[in-house]
Amino acid sequence: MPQQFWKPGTDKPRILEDEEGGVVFFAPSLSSASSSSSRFGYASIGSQRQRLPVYKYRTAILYLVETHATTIIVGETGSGKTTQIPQYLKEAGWADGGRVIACTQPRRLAVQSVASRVAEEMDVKLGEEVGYTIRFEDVTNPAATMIKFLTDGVLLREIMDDPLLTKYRYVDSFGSKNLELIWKKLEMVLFCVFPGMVADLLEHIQRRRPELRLIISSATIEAKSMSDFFQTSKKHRGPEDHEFVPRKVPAVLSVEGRGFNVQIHYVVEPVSDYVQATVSTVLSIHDQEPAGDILVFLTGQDDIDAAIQLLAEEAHASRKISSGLIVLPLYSSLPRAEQDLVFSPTPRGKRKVVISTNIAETSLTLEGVVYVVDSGFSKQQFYNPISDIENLVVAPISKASARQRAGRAGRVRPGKCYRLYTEEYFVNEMSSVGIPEMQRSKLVSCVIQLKALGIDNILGFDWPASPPPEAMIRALEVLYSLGVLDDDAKLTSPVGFQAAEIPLDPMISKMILSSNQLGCSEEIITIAAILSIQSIWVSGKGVQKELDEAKLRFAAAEGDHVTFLNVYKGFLQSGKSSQWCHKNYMNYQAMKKVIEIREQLRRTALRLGIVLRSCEGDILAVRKAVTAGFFANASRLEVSDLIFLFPARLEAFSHNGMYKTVRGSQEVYIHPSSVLFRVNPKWVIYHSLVSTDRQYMRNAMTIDPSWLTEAAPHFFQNLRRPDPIAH
DNA sequence: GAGCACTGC
Repeated sequence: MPQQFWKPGTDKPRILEDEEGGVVFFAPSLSSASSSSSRFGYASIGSQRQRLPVYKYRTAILYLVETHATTIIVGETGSGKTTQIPQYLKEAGWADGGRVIACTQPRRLAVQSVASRVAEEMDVKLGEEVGYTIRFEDVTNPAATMIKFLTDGVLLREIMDDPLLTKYRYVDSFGSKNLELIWKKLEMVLFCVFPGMVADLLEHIQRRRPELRLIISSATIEAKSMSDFFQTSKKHRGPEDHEFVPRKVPAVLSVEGRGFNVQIHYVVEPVSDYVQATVSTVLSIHDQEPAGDILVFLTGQDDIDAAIQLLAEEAHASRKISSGLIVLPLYSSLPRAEQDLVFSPTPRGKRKVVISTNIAETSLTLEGVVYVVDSGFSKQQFYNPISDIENLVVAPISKASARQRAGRAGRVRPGKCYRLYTEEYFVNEMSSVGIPEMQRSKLVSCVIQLKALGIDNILGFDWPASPPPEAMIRALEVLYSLGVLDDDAKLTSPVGFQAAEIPLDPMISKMILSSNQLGCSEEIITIAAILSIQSIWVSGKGVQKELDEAKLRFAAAEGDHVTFLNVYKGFLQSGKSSQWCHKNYMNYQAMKKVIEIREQLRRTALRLGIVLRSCEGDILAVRKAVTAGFFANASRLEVSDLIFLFPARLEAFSHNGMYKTVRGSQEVYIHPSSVLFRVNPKWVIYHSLVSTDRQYMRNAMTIDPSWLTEAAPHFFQNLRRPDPIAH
């Protein structure tokens, strides 16, 4: 029914004048438009740098940083701020005498590429004056590095080791100011769990070290609320400090980006089926618009596959339209080789259509996109602290997100964005920034880290977005039951401090710590590494039967955890072979990651004084260690009363696979991907619950119920009393 | 017999 959808080109396109000034698609002069160095083939790096939009603000930025504790720089991508500002600061002397300019980026890849770009511009060897630190990789020289790029997570770990970041502290010969600078991407500050914490923590650090300068790089819309946050948190600090201390009120500076105009088109009527609407829109762009690739935002693999199939059908029906379309899916679980296809240049006379999840919104950039089709939805995680279940659901995106998607059309030349929702909806109904991740997530890891940072009054902590109290209580309860927190909600020694050192979920940390006494630490860190990645198997669609058979070759009667040990052993015996993985329907990339994480855990374990020891096949020890971390996730098979009426038929008819959790008496089932599916042992513990039509336990292991009270006597003793959370 | 938005230590 193409008519029921708005057709691009049939209505006069408009450029949105946004009330919040959110869309700042700036049309620059040609000379500043190109980022390709070939365009400036004869220009020196210096003159290239001067052509970047941020260059005109150089003096202003340096002035503001000099005079303000916090500077917020607002600007679209492409202004050059990421690579240039650290250099300006360095040129102005902020890195003199051993001081360090630290610059965080949300992703590992961004850290690496920005660092090498800056090293190149400064004509220095990466790892000397300019370096970077990401998980598994430290390319810095403490004696020489002046500009250091790092991920939020690494900075968080550094703050944990050194709450006032004193290791960056510079005491110059005059004994005056110690300066350094942390550069933080604000969009991550507001939307992510850990980065949100990082911003708060930096604010805390600033209170005690007013000389520390903070520059926050922000997308337009969040700047004001962030500025308010820094301002109000500092209001209660008493009398103003004396004159050479920087001003507390943050400075805000806008820098235009280098994107092109993007015309925004809205549908006239709301669409009922965005997959169908996507397909109609793509076909009509292809039919009516000049060359240029199309980027479509849908929610997940299912949508994407459905759209591709529908597109193939409709394109087939009208042969004229279909010629020249190259349709490609893009999502993170897609095998690497298929992902790379989206980056290959579009052949002349063809048009590439990339149908993507949110991965293309921020994580990776496609060149050549001129048209964006925005469904208005994405998958978002929600956490229910009452049931303790994390759920991935399709939800409407925010205005901030819609702008980010639209901006993807204006990277190479003026583009168009087709929004599959009405303008009225965008203006009046779409929320401006969405629910902060802090309010949609489990808080156990977050709480243990705050505790480790010495912030004990968590309920009174000055969050930019307070998490729900139920989630907070649930997190404190879990940590208490693990023995990580004591009666005063302080980290216990040594268990609490050790668990905080391990960069994984506290239940996994506890499992690792317990393996020390049980003599199976080698096996347990293998299990921990595998549990902390998505899946070691290849995606099952189309090869389900083969995948199941492959799994059977490794399956252990004790369940998935022990099965993982068999898989890992096989992988090592194959010489970590990619062919072996292929043959066994395992994801080679995932296995390589397991090896990496395992190595890191080994090092962490050694640092914590854990003796690395194999139990040499004593699987009982392994199961007890797993239980020591995951006792709270125990569940018991519900056996029907029929068992007493028809004892002879016990095996076949006594149950329907339903379990009840010990913790909250919730109905749960073993996930079909588990090796224990249909086996249904009487007692299991699981790693996590996923919720679809039913509650499924993912990664289950058989236990003896007596281990539960052995592992956590207090926890199970308390359960006999009415549980306030269970209702 | 089901289904996995996306980061990060």
